[in-house]
Amino acid sequence: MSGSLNKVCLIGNLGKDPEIRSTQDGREIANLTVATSESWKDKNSGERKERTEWHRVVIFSEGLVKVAKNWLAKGSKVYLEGQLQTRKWTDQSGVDRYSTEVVLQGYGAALTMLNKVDRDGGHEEDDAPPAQRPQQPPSELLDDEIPF
Amino acid sequence: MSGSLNKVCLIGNLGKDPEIRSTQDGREIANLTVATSESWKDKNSGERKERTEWHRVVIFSEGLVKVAKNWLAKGSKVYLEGQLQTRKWTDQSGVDRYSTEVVLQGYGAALTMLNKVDRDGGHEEDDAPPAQRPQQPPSELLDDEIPF
Amino acid sequence: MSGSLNKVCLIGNLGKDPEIRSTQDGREIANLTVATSESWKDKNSGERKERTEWHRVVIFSEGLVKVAKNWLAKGSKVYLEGQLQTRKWTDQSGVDRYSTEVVLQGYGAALTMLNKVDRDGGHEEDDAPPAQRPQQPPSELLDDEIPF
Amino acid sequence: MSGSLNKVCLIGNLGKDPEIRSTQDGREIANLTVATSESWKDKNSGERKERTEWHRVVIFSEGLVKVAKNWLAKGSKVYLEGQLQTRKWTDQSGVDRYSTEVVLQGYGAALTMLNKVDRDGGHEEDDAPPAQRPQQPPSELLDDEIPF
DNA sequence: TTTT
DNA sequence: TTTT
Repeated sequence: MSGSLNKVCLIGNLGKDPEIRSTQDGREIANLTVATSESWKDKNSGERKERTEWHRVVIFSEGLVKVAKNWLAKGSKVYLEGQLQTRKWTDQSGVDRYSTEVVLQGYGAALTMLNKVDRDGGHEEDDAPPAQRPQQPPSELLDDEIPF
Repeated sequence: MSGSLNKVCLIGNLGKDPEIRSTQDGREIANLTVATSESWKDKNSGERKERTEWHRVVIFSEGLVKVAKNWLAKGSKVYLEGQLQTRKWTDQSGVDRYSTEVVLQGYGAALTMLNKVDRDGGHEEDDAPPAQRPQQPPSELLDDEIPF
Repeated sequence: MSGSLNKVCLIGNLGKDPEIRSTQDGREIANLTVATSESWKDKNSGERKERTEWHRVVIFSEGLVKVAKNWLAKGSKVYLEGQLQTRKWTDQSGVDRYSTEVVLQGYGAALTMLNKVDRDGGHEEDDAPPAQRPQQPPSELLDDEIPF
Repeated sequence: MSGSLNKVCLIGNLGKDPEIRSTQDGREIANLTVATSESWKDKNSGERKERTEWHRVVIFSEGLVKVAKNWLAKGSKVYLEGQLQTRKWTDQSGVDRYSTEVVLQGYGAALTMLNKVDRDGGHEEDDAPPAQRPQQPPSELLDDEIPF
């Protein structure tokens, strides 16, 4: 019992397809890039403004990795619940860097699809393999506008 | 209406006294450093493990800055609710860096004190200046473990 | 400062159109009937089970009443955030009864539309009057399967 | 996957000791009575007002029943997370009645103690039997204000 | 990069 | 009564 709470709840859209990777010990994890946006009227100018926030999401829970893999794609709207974790790493010039992520793992983690995105095929079975995704263009991987 | 949600809920303890700063346009903001911790039994070794996570919190809401200023101190346990924002900045060597913070601003922001920390005096009036704080005693929350 | 938290978060679908009523002092309130459902596989029989829970929602916040009135209809999927309140009333035979509702009022209340439901017309302006709704059939009002 | 969310988060104090009962099939469940309160200044009179809300909480999760049994008592402050359920029952005069409860069961359920209440002994072992509880002292949480 |  |  720790007397503390660390919870993040997001409703947003995936900016790209989930990225599935394997750890050294053979478990799969999924990385999501989720956009939340809010809009408001500027008090002075009266014009409509919008701000989009991008979130890194890392899924360790086996069942939720399966959901991400089989059901989510670029544009999917999701509800997710996880916890904030800041990870330390060292960049190529030896400087300490920190990256903050929303981690879905263990109790309290949740991932729910809120819409259906057009995907070739669709999946009736939970364990069905995902439809073949087109090879991602390199621009997706090299895009340096993404803030992480 | 944006159809999105960006919410962080934390229950944790302040690692140090709130830091109050003023913006150029004269408004006050408060920075909190909040620790959440979780503990679990390692499946293999059976030993008790603990992990502490540190969160940067920035308060813009005028009323909540006042709460932080007048009622919170190192060691205070709080419940807070805000949103995730990642801010870009440039370090002294000109490299882009990102910092993720929990921002308390506008609707949906909340800050509640969950315990009373010994402070000389206490405050009956919301707007009373904080009592002079005693030098902080050594604490289980060690300043040099805070990663920022 | 109360040191307490009373928060309900729902994502669900409206079971009927919002009901708009006026209080004696001329303010409008909206009542929503929201269904959440969960499904699971029964451990013994292996069959898929589903349970639907119905929630009474009462909206007092002026802006959110407007959202309900102008944008929501039977079938709408919403995210909402409010607080639990149990109201006491006396039934026709003089017995005390209690009704628990999710109340959207003041800080921390939220209501977001997560999908678009087909409605005749649609509304470009926040303040535009809602499309003319067909008169509700009496069966809607008399339905005694609704648990409240 | 249902696309819905049913979540209640409370921080409040127990109005009485947890009540532990056994189901027919031998599992233990715990009932909590939790008070949340909020206070505000009346806009017209300027006087401070307070409203206390009482919540019925039912715990089915085995581990959380153990937490309630061994660590909680009247006056304990807790954080808990569960879901809303309305249960139908028939009163002694044969009238259908409904009772809405916060249910802690399965994924997403949480119960955390936020303070220590004086208890003779305390418990170092999770599974230790609770110390004999002293007769409860008169308290600011008056039993006869609890509406159930 | 998403979405409205 | 909703929805998947």
